[in-house]
Amino acid sequence: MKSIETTFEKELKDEIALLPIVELKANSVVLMENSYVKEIPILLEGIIKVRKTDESGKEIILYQIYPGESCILSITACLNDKQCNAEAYVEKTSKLVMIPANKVKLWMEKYSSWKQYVYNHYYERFDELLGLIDAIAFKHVDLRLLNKLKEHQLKQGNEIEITHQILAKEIGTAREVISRLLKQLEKENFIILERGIIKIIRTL
Amino acid sequence: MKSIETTFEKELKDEIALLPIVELKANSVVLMENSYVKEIPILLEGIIKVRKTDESGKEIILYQIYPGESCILSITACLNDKQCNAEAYVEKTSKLVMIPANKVKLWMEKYSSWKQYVYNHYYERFDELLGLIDAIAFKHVDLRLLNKLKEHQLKQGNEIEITHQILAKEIGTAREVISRLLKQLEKENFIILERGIIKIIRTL
DNA sequence: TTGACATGGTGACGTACGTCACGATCATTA
DNA sequence: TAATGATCGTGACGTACGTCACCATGTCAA
Repeated sequence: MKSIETTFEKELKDEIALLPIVELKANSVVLMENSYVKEIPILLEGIIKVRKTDESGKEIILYQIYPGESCILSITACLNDKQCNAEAYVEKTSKLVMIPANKVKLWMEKYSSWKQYVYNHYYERFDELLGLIDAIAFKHVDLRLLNKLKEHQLKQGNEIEITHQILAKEIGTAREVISRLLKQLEKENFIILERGIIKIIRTL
Repeated sequence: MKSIETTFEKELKDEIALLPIVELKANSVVLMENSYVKEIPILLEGIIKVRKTDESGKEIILYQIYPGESCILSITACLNDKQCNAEAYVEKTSKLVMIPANKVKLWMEKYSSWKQYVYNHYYERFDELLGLIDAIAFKHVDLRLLNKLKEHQLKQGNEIEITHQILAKEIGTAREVISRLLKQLEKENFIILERGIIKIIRTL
């Protein structure tokens, strides 16, 4: 998706410029499950992850929000005056603009660029969720790990900074499983493992 | 969700009344994966299922569309001029109104009841998809089968007309697995199995 | 320096469930 | 009436992967 600068028309950017910028520390919860939504975040810096947690504490990452993007689940809850059905938290310290819920509705009428922004989010997130369903329904964990590694490679390059634990949660499995599979990939000379770092040395 | 009668304002109902009604036979594909969307269906009678199919032919039902409802994936594709990323087909012979894609966009501005209808679909379908992810990520097949049976019970009563094969596809597993689990439930006196029918005789 | 955590490596074990391979019935059509 | 296809039952088998139980490091704060 595009940056706020190029996406929105001038008057909308002016309105947004008037809104407060919030800085959140790592692991802060942006949006709680089953709560009503009063503000919609647009992410300026950092990463937000949206997760679903099981009663037993197992969790899976539904999708990630990058700078310039917003949280479609919040927007949906807001447009319908309903609760939200997943949890969003910031992975690294992040900066966000918080938009009051009532503006979100207003802007849908007032600014066609906002409307298009929301429509686009619906498309992209649906696509991601369908991809996730496809993955967990049909793909084995080893393949999903490979895809996840490639995904991180696209964003971080060949030296990926991540722990096995976080990878496991992104994929929705146990840490030991990931550790074992990664070790396997290391033996096959695809990657080199270091504490908190995965170096990719051959095309996955 | 509600019926078209009560949901829409008069002028919109009048517009819809002018559109052709199509009757589709069982297993017709309403909407193909990766195709551009020219018409949005509103279902009048019957059932539409939206599915994702694996290369190997395995499939899972994403959600079902009942009378009065529409297909949010079509709408999303349409609002973004993009292809659709799943396949919809009719389960039983069904009647639908087909709305030209350009009207869908127009109506978002013109009729607030239509806008609300679409917003509501987004909320409901997201909720269902998140529920599905939760289920396939965390729940075992036996539990998912129980839930699916309850779901059918709500719609059809205690005598559910369905084959093991279809149940398997709805859940995304193999027929044998479902047959075995159902047999187990029969042994435990929860259900009675007949060809094409599952009778529920005790609270699941 | 010394705990206290966070990270990760690895063996052992159980099991849910996917797959193959049959056969037995029922239903529909030629 | 024979034949063909849909539906269902069931045994056998393999295996991916979740879980438990440790231990070995590295890191950071007190």
